[in-house]
Amino acid sequence: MDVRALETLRAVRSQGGVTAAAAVLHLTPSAVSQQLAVLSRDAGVPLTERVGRGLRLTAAGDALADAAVDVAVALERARAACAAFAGSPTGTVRVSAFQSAAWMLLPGLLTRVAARGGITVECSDEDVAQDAFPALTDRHDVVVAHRPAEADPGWGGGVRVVPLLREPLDVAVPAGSPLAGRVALEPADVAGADWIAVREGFPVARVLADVGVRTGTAPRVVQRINDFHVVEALVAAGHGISLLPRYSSGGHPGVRLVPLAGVRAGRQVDALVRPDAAERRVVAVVLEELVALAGELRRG
Amino acid sequence: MDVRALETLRAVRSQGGVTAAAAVLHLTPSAVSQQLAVLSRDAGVPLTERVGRGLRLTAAGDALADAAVDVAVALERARAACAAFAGSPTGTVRVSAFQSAAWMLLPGLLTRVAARGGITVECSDEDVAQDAFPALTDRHDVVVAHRPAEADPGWGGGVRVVPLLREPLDVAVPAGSPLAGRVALEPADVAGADWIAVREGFPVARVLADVGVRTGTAPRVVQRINDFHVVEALVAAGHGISLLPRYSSGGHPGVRLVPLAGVRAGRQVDALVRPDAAERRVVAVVLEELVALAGELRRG
DNA sequence: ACGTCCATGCAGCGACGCTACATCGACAGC
DNA sequence: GCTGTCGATGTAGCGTCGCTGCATGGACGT
Repeated sequence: MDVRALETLRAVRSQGGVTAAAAVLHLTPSAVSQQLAVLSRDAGVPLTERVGRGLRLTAAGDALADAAVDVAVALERARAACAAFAGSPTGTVRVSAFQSAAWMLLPGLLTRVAARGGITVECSDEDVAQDAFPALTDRHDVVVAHRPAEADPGWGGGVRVVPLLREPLDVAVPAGSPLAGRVALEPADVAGADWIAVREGFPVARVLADVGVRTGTAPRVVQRINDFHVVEALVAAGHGISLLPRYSSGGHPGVRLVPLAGVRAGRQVDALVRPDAAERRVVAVVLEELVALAGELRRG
Repeated sequence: MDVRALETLRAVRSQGGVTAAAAVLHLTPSAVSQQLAVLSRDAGVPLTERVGRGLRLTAAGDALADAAVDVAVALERARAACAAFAGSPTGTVRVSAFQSAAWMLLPGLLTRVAARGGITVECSDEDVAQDAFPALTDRHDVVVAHRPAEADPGWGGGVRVVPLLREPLDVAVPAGSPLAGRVALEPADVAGADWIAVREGFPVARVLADVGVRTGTAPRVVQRINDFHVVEALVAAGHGISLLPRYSSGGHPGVRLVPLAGVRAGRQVDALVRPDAAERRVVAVVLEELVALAGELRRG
């Protein structure tokens, strides 16, 4: 029973297919398929079953994939066991963040980590639909993800979750607008407005819908834009108003952020790590710095 | 970091050398040496150091070997995870026992296990010095071992211990001897006798020495024989008396077993299993039967 | 019905790990 | 002292295992 094959099985589950798993493992689909065949042969039970043109894990496959995580964790602990004798943690950590978190956190993270020395952080920005965040942990050691702060089931898929900060969502209005001078806005104030929202399925989309429920009228979404800097430019130009996170936006001079009263609107920013990656000392160090940095932002 | 290399490291520790480890792993010493070299290269620290013409593990190597056990356990759990879907436990279990336990337990164990069906038990009898019992778990799944019941440090070396039974040690005397009629013997009764003991370093050797301490005179050992059936023959022929376990000896018509009063003399019979082997369902089943059988013997 | 996508079989090649043998150092015996 | 033995470690050569590349077959959408 090969550990590489177990890792492959785990990847097939989290990526949802042979081809996708092959991509994150830097292999061809054929190799993945062969590994699965060998694995299920010496497991004695079929681990996958065809469904449509793809496949999914059987109950046995699912159980084995769960066990595979424990194997990976044990192996990583083994590495850590002698890394402890090798001196201070060193290596490279791959960090991914969605755009606004990248803007807010990555510069500070890089300077903080650089101060410790010996650790390389490879950053990248990936913004995906909410369901897809856990699967990113196959490509990155730390994935900064976000979700609605209220009434959210959280992250599935066996990832370790480290909360970073809860960020209120404010209403972004043009600086010249009559709403710009208010200290707070009620849902009724913005009931009939034109909205600029994020694309469907993306984390904060549901928050705007929830606000709509309070006023009784569904918000009229005129644009769907994911990049908050673009949204700010649109708001400043009077093309609509938007819900924007308080800490990671608001740089545009033509935009004012006004708190929304009467509704708890916020997004939760979390760091997601695979359990085995979490065992790596370097990863733990980077996570530590990330948490500390988020704490500073919340207070400052 | 290869799991086979980790397993090899563990074997080198428990066997105390490259050559011995190679033997239990069915490899050449060269292969073992190469695996260690690769392992310590990508661990970044030396895992072994030469001492005399052999070697021993460094602190890092020891830590890594500990971690290797957890890896093996996790892997075995993975196997068990899908074996649960494959139906009732099947396979072969290698059981080793020292001679008297083999005589006492193995026949019953084989019939009990055969009654369940599907499980093959490969028996062998190995009687070694007390220190050497844990290392036997590298060659066998279940090792039935014994040690003095009182004042014994127990088994080292990271094996899982399952107690089977505590067996009193009685004094074996010739049937014609004046001592044969007694219901119990005091240490003073046998102070000046000629003794037939086991070889030095073997588990029950220390018990006889302890009895000597009570009488103030060291027992005079005239023969050292490990096989209890041979001992009985010698006792029956009048060549000396001996301390023999109550349940697993006494078949010889010319020998009487008389309890020893005033001293707690006994041996503890344990089953030793490697933590990873203990995860195998078949092994667990065989152990279960072994424990049940030992319980019957104690009561019956 | 056709094109596309996805998983899977098969041939061929490369790489890795093993065996066999030689070497070197350490201990015991004469 | 030297010699013989044992134990660990390098080196050459070979076998095997797993990967790539390509072809096949089934499933969905147009």
